[in-house]
Amino acid sequence: MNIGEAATESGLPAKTLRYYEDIGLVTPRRSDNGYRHYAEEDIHKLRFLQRARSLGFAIADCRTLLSLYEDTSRASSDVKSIATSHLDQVEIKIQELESLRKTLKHLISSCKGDHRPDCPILDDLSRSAKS
Amino acid sequence: MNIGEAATESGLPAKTLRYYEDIGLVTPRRSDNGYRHYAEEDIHKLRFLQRARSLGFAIADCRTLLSLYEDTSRASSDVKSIATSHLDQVEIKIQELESLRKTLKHLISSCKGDHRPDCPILDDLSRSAKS
DNA sequence: ATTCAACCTTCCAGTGACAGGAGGGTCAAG
DNA sequence: CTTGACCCTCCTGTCACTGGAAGGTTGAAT
Repeated sequence: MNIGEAATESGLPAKTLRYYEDIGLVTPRRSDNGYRHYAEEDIHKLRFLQRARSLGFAIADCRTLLSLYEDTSRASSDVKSIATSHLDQVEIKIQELESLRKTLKHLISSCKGDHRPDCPILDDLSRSAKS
Repeated sequence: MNIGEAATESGLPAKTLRYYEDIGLVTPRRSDNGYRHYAEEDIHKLRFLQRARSLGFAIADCRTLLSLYEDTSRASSDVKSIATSHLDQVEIKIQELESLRKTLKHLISSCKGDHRPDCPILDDLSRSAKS
């Protein structure tokens, strides 16, 4: 299977497949003409990566997850700890963004948004950093 | 005021101040010895930027906000629309992350996390992308 | 006078995870 | 034999910095 079909099958852009080869994640064989040849196992890995990436795992995590996946004697606790750590990061990010949302909402609701120059948003940006 | 003190005053690293000069955000005068000399107005701008960046505004937005701030005949609606658009992005990101959190929590809770290899997390990564 | 630390300077490389594009080779159909 | 759809490598750009090398300046202590 050439890169184009592999891209379609995995749901990843061809550029990304080349990148994954560059960093040693999925290294397909080459045909005589130099084209990448993706075997079923490669497609499987690519789908695994597509799913893991869509869950927000970093490439480094994906690499570990993939090797754990291929290691049939792994401990599920190893996988769980990576996922838990990732979940922690996601929850921290959610907290930060919700705090941000609150501040932005407050600022926006206090701004009339008309043609006049008075703007509590700019006032905040200008003043609050001083204190 | 040299770059070090300006960094302390603004709450930004000196490296960032040099970067902001590179991209034309805040361009201090130079002393005879070639050192950057930050005037009070520059410090004010840097604080403005520090605050805007901490609210998650992109540099491009910060540039616009800064010019609006300096334009005393601006319309507050211009500022409000930037902030509203940013809030929209923040809320979209929160939605995405919450959906992610739900999926991760579900996967994690279904994984025993022991020494055995059975792992619903890996099963999901391996299978769900196929469908 | 010298030395030393603490500043400051410029410039180059790296981050993460790709995306865009130039310039060129390969293949199958008409 | 040409056309168009593929494929290849290599280089640059993204975003907002961060780290580091190599070297100049300053002010104070020795």
